[in-house]
Amino acid sequence: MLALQHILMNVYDCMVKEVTIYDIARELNCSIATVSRALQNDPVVSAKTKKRILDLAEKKGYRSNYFASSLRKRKTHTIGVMMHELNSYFMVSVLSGIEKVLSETNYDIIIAHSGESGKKEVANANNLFHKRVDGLIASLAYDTPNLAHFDQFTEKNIPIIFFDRVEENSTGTKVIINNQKAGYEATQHLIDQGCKRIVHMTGFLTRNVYFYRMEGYKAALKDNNMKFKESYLFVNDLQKKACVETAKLIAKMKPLPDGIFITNDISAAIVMQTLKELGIKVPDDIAIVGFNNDIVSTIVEPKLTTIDYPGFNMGEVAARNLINHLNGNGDIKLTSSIVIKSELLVRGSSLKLNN
Amino acid sequence: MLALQHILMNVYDCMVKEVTIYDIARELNCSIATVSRALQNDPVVSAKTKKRILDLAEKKGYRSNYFASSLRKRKTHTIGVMMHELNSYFMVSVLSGIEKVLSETNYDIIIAHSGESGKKEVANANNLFHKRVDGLIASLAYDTPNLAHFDQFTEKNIPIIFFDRVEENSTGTKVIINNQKAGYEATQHLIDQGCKRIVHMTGFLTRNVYFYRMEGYKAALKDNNMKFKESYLFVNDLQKKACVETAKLIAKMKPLPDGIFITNDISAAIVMQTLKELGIKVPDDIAIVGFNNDIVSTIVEPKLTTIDYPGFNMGEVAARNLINHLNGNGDIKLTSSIVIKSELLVRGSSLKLNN
DNA sequence: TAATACAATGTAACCGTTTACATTTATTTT
DNA sequence: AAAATAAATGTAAACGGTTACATTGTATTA
Repeated sequence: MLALQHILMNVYDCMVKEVTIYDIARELNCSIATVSRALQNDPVVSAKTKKRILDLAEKKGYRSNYFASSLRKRKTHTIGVMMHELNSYFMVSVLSGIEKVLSETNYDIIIAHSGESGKKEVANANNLFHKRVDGLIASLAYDTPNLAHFDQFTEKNIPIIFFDRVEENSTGTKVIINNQKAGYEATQHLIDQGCKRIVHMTGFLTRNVYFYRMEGYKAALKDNNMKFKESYLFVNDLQKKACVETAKLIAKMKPLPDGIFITNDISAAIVMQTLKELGIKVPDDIAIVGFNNDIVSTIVEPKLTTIDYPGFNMGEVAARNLINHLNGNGDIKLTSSIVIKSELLVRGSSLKLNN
Repeated sequence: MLALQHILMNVYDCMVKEVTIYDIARELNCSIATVSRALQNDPVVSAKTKKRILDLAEKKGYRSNYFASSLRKRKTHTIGVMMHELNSYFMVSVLSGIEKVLSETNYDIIIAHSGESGKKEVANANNLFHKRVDGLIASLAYDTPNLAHFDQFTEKNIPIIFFDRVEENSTGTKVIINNQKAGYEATQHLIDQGCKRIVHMTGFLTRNVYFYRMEGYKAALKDNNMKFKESYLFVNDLQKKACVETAKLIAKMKPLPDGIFITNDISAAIVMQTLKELGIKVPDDIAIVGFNNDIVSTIVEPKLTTIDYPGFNMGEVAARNLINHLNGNGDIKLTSSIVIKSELLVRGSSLKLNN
């Protein structure tokens, strides 16, 4: 019986048991404090001792226990990233930018994605709070009604940076583009191409991005002495079904619109495809401008005119600001919003003149 | 001075200090053990006491300390999900399936994405190991050379389920489709449409999915007494640049191929677009079959014939199996691979006959 | 050489749970 | 009513680090 137990102990030892600083301290006849300090590269430990400890730790396959450390330090060195969607070129670019900065600074990252569901976003926020992230980078879901789920973070002084989909009256820093300007330019471009009846299809206006793009659309109309018509505004969830339905509605309008500004490339591609199936020529009958410079914008025929804005940079900027704040360099609270530049990319879908 | 300190303490108390089970125990004149048990809904605690504790915990805004709990229990109740890419409809579907199951079972989830970089995948694996996930669901990056970074998990008996991009000789359970069969069907379909010179464009053959799809392609050729030609095989990274280049090469081939089987819809869309720009008609000159049933497959003109396979189900199955294993129901080690069904969706890009 | 400063290491409390085991209290049995 | 049993609660030792403070050893200065 004793023999069996002994064998089991040995198996346990080599298979499951983690090496701790106690093991190293015992083997080296020093205190756990010295081991802990050596592993943190504390300059107070002599080079000789440090080497002995590091070598043995390496040899024994020591790994710091994240929980013990976080429990004691009350810091996790982890950033939570909340994304409203992952299935787009822009969002993945943002993520890459964030990842670049965080990996440079040795911060870990937890990605949470809401799939555009406000309910899920709340659950994710709670989970990240529970996991005690040191900071948060977030983009709001489509139907997030309020920011109450972020209050717990601000109460505990955990910094938050919002990007792209933000809330105007939030306390956190915001990294955004000038949506109003982008909407203006998109619309002005259509007007420059000779469009007289420009329809606007966009997402629910409670989200800043859609609201301001529409404001830009309206402003451009106004500056060109064109009247904004409610019947030219189509607000929906931008999903495939709604896009197809809206395209069918547009195709039936009399007189037929001659330009559409759609705030999402994938949606624009679907609308274009549907219109083409209905015998409408793009851009000759109707010119189209999208938004995002997604991969699809160059795959469809004709290629989509769109608004390009650098997701990678937005991610970088957001992460960099957060880390600076956490390191005590530069205070987030002083920076309300950072505007990243965007630009119109003219392609075939809107070129009536040069055709 | 004392007064100031007092004020500070109060501010500290209400703003930063977490409520612990000690606080609750003290206020209720019971032991922390009882509080801990009540919070875990341990049936050994009387209903009356439990209610008092739960009510006060609620009132004081108590939140369990994840680290203390994980440190003590040596369990995190968290699953790591490693994705080779997020920017595709299929991958996000898988993720949704996983999320559905894990949220039902109250497991948390950490998403890590490698962006097709094997190096990043290794870093992610190490990080998830460090974060001590209870289990792993993983799809391999494009250039992952070996599975050494997963050894640490198996050594510690942390279960792994691979999906889609798997390694044949790995110990973990695999959730896959029959890539050979899918490749066979895609090719057979082109042959049925009268194609005589079928080109195959695919990813590097070290990855199982591409290898077996090619095997299916070869098998279908063979069964139809057609000879496999090396010059008809194009292996690349499937990124935009390579797709455009390959399309140009194909357009110059003499005789011109009359069918292409491409193992990725986005790549297929790019190839199709490029061919069309070069004056080649799809499907009349060249028929095209893609893979994945991505959103783009219905946006392009003509719509892409493709292989559809249910990402959501794959995610569900992978997660369900992992959780069952963790709960001691059903042993992963007995299940080597689970094959999810896939099917050919015929659309315009390959229809030579019915045109 | 004694006094002082500084470098290196050690001691022990702490972070907030969980849980085996011990103890008290309430209920049932004889 | 005492003894036996069951239910509820308590005690204290983990889990594995971090760090303020104490102590020891070594080099510098007067």
